Amino acid sequence: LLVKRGEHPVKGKWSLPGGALRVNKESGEFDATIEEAALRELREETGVTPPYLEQLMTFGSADRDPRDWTVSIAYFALIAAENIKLQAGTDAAEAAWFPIRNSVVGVNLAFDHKQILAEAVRRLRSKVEYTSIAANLLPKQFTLTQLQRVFELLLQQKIEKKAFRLRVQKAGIVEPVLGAMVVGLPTRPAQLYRFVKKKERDLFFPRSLAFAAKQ
Amino acid sequence: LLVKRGEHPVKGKWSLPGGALRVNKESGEFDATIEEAALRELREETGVTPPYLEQLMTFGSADRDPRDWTVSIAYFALIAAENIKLQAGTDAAEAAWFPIRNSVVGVNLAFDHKQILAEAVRRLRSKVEYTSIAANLLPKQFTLTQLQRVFELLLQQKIEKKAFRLRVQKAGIVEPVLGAMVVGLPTRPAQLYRFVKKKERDLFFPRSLAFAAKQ
DNA sequence: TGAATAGTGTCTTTCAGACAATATTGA
DNA sequence: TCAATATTGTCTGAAAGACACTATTCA
Repeated sequence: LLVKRGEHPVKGKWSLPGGALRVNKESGEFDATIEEAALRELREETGVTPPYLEQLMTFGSADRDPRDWTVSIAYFALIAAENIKLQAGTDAAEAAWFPIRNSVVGVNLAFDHKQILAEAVRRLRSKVEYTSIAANLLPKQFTLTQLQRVFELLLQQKIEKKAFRLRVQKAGIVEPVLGAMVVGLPTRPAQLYRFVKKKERDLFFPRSLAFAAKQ
Repeated sequence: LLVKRGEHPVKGKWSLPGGALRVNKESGEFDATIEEAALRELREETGVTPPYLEQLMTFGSADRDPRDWTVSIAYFALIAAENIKLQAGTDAAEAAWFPIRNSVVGVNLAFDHKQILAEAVRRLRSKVEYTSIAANLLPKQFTLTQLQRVFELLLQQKIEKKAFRLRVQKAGIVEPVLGAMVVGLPTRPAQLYRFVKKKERDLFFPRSLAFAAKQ
């Protein structure tokens, strides 16, 4: 989700949504934390309020902005495809969604935002495997095939169906929604599942060294 | 590795080493990047130059410092026990090493540094398992038993010897140093190993979903 | 019935867990 | 020889890989 910059430098270029911290109590919008500031900027510029937000990394150097030494605290957010509608009436006229292919977006980005995006993609790819982060990219209820498609998209490889299903179910991160099936298609109806809320750490990793110890 | 604060607020309390970015070209010490600044502060306050430095997380809010809205970009460094001597002649008179037990150090820390430390320990524990980060806590050459001790310390659990050795060797992250053995002890001599430099990502995880695909 | 997708059975291979056996050294 | 630690052997069980099979729906 990119916004078109209305100001120099790099006016007219697409960039990641963002802006300055509001640390002044007198101003109308005051940020209590950096995370609040990230949510506020995203909302102001795109109208989007994401269900998932995670601090990514901080970028700071003398030369990433031609004007001055700058520090950017990057966050990354996830949202299900069904909820990506940009709201009118905000700055959203200048915001648009772009597909990512090979960690890269099809337009040139301002400043070092290409690297920031690449880092976000890397983080997402790595976390999908050992957390239930994929939950934020799917509707509340989904089929195991849909879940597998998300994994395959993010991991960029085919996964064997039986192994995937066994593992996801054994990990206990999903549960079937009783009686909820996908119908109306000329195929066998698919069972709908939902994610089970759990502590992040006991997901997946059935046989990695750290979790091999006796319970 | 903590330093004793010489200034108010919280004067006399121990805190993580750190300081302000130097973004002014005119001043003597100029930081080109935040990482350089982190190394400079560590060197100035403790005399230590670590072989490993990784950005941890950025902490920023209105209330973490009583004086003002502050942002701290936290890094964590690792260094082998054999190299932990603090150099005299620096500010190191006010620096000292403290043991960590259960993610916590035995003294009260300034500001929110206790949380920062806890986050660093969490990061280290999580990375030890799927990267060769432990290399930075051992001498250049080490025995597999020494390596296992590091893993057990960090993961806080016993690991079965045979499984550990098989896995470490199969992952290809270590190689024996030909002819190098630990001698002089009244035990069978132990083979010395060194770490193999590799891309981070193809370590460990022999059978996790992401890496299960055909090569 | 056929096409399409959902879901299962089952055999093989790999690796962790457990535990024991063997190997090598200095005192 | 004994104590101590290094290293390997081997059996078992669990999970992944591969692949084929069955199940259910609509047209």
